[in-house]
Amino acid sequence: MARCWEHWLSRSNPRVLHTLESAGGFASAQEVYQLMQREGQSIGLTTVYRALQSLVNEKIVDILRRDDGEAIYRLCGDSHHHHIVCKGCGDTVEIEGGAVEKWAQSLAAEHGYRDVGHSAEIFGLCPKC
Amino acid sequence: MARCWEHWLSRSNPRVLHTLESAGGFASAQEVYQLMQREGQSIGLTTVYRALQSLVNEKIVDILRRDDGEAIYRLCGDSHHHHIVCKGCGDTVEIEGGAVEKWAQSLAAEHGYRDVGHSAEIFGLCPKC
DNA sequence: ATGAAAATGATAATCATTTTCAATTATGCT
DNA sequence: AGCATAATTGAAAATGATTATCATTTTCAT
Repeated sequence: MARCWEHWLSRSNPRVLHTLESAGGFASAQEVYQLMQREGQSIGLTTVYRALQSLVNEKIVDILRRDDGEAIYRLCGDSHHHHIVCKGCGDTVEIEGGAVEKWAQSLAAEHGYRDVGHSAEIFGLCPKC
Repeated sequence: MARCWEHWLSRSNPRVLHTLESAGGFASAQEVYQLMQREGQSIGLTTVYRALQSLVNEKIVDILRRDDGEAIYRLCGDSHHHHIVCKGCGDTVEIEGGAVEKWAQSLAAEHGYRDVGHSAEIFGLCPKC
């Protein structure tokens, strides 16, 4: 299988991507940077940010936000899902969001929006709380 | 990132809440602060942050994140609706979210969650951008 | 009126992210 | 190879939102 990203802007992208993969496909820029440091790789924080940004532009990774606003990068291809979060104990259930995807797509199209993404979370009290 | 704020009630809450309302029920802390300044109200940025945080704790407003990670506060009102936000110019379209309400309700019930709420936003590029 | 407790806000600290820019490295051309 | 030039890198500084500190002011019960 030939990969279609042969001509990346940065030579560091493969290294950053590999680290993101080995982190479980889900990490912040700072975390990727620290992982690479610990592995003894020589790279600057700036370059990590740039590599992740270009991977986002290439649509190879998604960018999301933690609750505190820190950006986390996720390998595309990981199944897109949402969460039910308990207001009491913080417990989280992962759920599929097929319905929401369609909802977001159709409404965005209806209003002429392109390049669409969305966020959706459910909050409530879990059975235990 | 530790957070020390606990919940307390503030006399500024009503003023901040009113400003958030007049902003269309959707604004960042910095925006609320600037609005109040322009209106000639005397208030500190710190107090705006604290007031918004306590309103969140009181479940009077929701907290969401812009694409750039900035926190935006939304009135949890009876007129529950969602938004399509343009990543380019920040323009916002209000939409009804009937489908999402049902999605949230049924999924939460399925997992035994009670007292359910949700957040959902759509991001994209508007026709002009 | 008095004092304790709550609230305020200026200021400084924090932290992720971006910008700057000089130095290094790759690439292409003759 | 040798040289020019563009691309890449990363340390350091800048930026900007948010949070912590703390001295001061306000509220309120007595």
